[in-house]
Amino acid sequence: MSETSSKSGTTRPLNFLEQIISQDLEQGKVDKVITRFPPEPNGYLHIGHAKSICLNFGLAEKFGGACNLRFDDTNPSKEELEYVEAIKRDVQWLGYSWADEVRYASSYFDTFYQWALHLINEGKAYVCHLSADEAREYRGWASKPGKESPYRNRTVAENLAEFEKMRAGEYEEGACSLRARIDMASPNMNLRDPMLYRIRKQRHHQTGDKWCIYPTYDFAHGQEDAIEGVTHSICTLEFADHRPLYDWFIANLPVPHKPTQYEFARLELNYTVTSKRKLKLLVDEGHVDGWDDPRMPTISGMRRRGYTPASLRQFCELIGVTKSGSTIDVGQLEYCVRDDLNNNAPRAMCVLSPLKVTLTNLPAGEVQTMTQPVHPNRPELGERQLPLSREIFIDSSDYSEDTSLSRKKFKRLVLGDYVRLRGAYVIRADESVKDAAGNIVELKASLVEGTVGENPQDGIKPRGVIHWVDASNCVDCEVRLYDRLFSDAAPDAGDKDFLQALNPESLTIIEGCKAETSLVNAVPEQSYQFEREGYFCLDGKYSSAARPVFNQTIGLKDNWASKV
RNA sequence: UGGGGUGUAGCCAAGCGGUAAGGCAGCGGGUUUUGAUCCCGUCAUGCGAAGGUUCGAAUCCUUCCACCCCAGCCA
Repeated sequence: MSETSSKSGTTRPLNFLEQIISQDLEQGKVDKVITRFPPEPNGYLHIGHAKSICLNFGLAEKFGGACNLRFDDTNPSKEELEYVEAIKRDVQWLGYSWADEVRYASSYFDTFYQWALHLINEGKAYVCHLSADEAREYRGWASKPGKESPYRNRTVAENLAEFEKMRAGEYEEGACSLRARIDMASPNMNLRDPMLYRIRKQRHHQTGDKWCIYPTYDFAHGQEDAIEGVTHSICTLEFADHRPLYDWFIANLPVPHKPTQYEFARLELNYTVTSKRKLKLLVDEGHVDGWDDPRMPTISGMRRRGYTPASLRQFCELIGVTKSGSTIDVGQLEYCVRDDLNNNAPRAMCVLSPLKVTLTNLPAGEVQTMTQPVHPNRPELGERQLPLSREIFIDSSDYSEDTSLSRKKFKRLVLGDYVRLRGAYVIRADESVKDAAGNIVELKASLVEGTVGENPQDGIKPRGVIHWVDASNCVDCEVRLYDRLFSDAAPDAGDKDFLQALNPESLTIIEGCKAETSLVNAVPEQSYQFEREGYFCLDGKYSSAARPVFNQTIGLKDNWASKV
């Protein structure tokens, strides 16, 4: 296998992990690929995690293996049950199923404890009473070797006794820790007697008060992989320095299986931050409306915004998997949603800034019914009915008093000229009605007979096509437009304060919008294309039957605005 | 500075000694009852730089440069 095919029928070359795996399979190094997605439940998942999810679950899927969902819950002071529930929901929503039950690092705590005893008995771990500050000093500097802890050469019996006191809660947090006895002079800082266990007198969301000592990431992760039979343990680049330590534990512990760690470059997106810490700050300080604010790059935020699982998966497929640190242009993500939504979203019309138009040659009380396909390129999706009567709404930006505007520059309505109402008649603007302040409050127009589904006779050429809704048969709604959350392409580069880069105009709420009646059936996560406006879906949080609220997922691509 | 990692177009990314895939963005044009979609065309004498090996180098060797990561009792 040297390339792989996707749903669209195109093929792409295998990425470096796929190459490794297919080689391992061919050479019989592994029989079945086991991967895992190992989030810490200390926040909501974001687009960066989506890349990891697609990678790990995708690899298992592609090679006929399995992928575990495993919570790396080794630090009770940052983790919460709310997060584990949200994470499960997000993974499922993306369309992946984990093998068997959800796993928890915490369910292996007994084994880790036994393994800690094993290392102590082998003379490879010791209880160290250096304070955090002292430990830092002893650790040395990059180019300066560390010093050995004065507790490093305690006897096995003494270490066993001290570790038991740690476990029994006889020491306060920070009083001591269990450390591996490796090499204080190693050029790799991770090998300078790394910590294995620390004291945390806190309740754990899974194990309750059973433990007051908790293993560190390093002393847990590889062993979790070993217990679960993970063959390819895939993590991000910053863990590459930990690999020698990962391997050291696997080599020095009686593990049932030997996993291998591989690293890939995490996803970075311009104009956004992907750091759970920073996203949590946005939530905690109220800069956004929760983890699922539609402007957030969280999976739940994007879901509420109208992104689809397919679009996120396509995005992850498109960006590739490598070891070179890269920042992807958000435009790439936007392309993926547009592509999916363009192909699949039913069309509808919604007028965001209503201007009343009276069709003077249509008798009051007469209601005609226009028929439009649900999707212009997919007749199998059926049709929808659009009532049309004497009074309709068009968008105020689709009419201009400036009659000197050329047909090429302004393909909309001007006095005396023609435009087509999408899916209905060609009309001509005859007269505008203004209030005392000079604002246009109404337009009088006339429709051209015989132009439904037909081009006008007598050489009339409409300037363009505009959307509309019937004034007496429509739904009042609110529309929320979004712009990027940050106006700086690299909001958190260097030592920048990312909060300073927050875009004050990232949310625009438009009330008094008029939508076609088919939209009363809208439900959250069902996307529509509001023709000529963009893609929208019902907001699950603020909508009510009396007042639907639609979130703009993304606008239509607009090649025109930049050229005029 | 010690260690680890990475440099191919504006952004991603193939390439694995035989003469620079593909996608996004951009640009030009065509179709169109959505200024959308769709379609066609265009877009690196160049692969971080300089030397070297070779008939032939993005691929091999040497030196140099730039950027990222590590010095939490976070993961």
